[in-house]
Amino acid sequence: MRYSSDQKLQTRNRVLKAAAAQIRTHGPQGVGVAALMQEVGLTHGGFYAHFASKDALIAAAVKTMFEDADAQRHRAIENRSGPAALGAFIDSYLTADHRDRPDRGCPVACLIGQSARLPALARPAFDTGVRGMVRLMASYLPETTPDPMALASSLIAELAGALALSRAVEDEALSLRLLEQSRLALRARVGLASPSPERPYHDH
Amino acid sequence: MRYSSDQKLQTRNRVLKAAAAQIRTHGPQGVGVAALMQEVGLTHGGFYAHFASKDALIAAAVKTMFEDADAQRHRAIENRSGPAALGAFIDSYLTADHRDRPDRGCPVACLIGQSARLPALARPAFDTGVRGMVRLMASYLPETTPDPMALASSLIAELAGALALSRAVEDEALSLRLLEQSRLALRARVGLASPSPERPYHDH
DNA sequence: CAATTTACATGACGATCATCATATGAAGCC
DNA sequence: GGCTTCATATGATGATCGTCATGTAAATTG
Repeated sequence: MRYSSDQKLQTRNRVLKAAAAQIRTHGPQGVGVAALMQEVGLTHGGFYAHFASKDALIAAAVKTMFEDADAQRHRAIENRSGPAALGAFIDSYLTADHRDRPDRGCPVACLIGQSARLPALARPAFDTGVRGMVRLMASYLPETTPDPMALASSLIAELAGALALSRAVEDEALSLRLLEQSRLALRARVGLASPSPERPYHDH
Repeated sequence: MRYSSDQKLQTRNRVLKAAAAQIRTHGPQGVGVAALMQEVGLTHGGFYAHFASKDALIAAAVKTMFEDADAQRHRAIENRSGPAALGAFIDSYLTADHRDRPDRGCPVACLIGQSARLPALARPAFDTGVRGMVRLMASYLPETTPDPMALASSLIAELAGALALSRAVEDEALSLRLLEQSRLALRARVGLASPSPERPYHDH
């Protein structure tokens, strides 16, 4: 059949969106072309009209993940500035809600530990995304910070590490403790003494 | 043929050792029974004489990983005590050497981000391992620390997060920066102001 | 209205995988 | 010295996977 002019692009975007979700929950190896297409309501045959290979899909999906994450970060920060913005971001990041919804969560926390599994095509997109996140956090650090990029990358290691670790452990109490204690530690590290109540990472 | 009395146990241990290495480099999904047995010099057939299933193997392998890691941690700490012990551990952990040899490295850093991929059988072993690592680090914190377990779990999130992240990025300069800046930040967080030179994680 | 285009479907390929049934063959036991 | 035992080998099973060749049908174009 013939379709509306931008039908193909829309389908491609739906596949991309579904892939970005599935990769974050099941890992790059965990997504199958057939299952992915079925989720979009299609069959596996048309896939290669949109992507050259599964690896190319993953590379494109990683890129869209980081674009979405960037938008989410700005929504969490709202119109705050300085350390207050950082605090809002930290509080929204280290929550049980974010932990339980990796499919729309931070790609850094999801793809950490997929080092060897990420296809070579997707690596540059990941690097770019990490760099962008470091820059964003550095820009909100107190102006007195001697080396903002240095502190920012250390903060991101703990942020993503704590979230990924809270997902990996089975015991709910241990998981919550990991989240909460890194949240408090991170707030203190950026100069925010008193904790504020948790806010969900996603607001939709 | 008939074999020496403990032949089967020795073979089982060799399979376990090889599995522990392969799981850390390629993830639980990345190891195949046939390839694993071939590495030990056997064929795939005998596998089920040693393990009930691949999942059972992974569970057992995770357990041995943490046992090895515990021994390595004590070797890195040597006979130091207090924050000096922590500093030695941090310095040995966040090195390019440790980054490049996940097969004999910290299981927490390797299995972070495998949350959904780890078979249910292996989850308890992982939790136990994480708890053990938290306890160990807490025991070396300065006595003035108000909540040693809280700080320890925050430190481990950054330790494992920084190492995993340094493995996931492609750019060597970015990777080294992530390691070094978390190393300095962690040393400062446990009260060690001046950095000491890196020491390799493995000493064999 | 007929021809062409094209997004997607059907179906098949070879490869890889976990698992298991069965064979092998040598060492210990009688 | 033949019989039994048992650690490992051979080979097959069905399932799943990425990839691609080919078919189909409808909307645009003339």
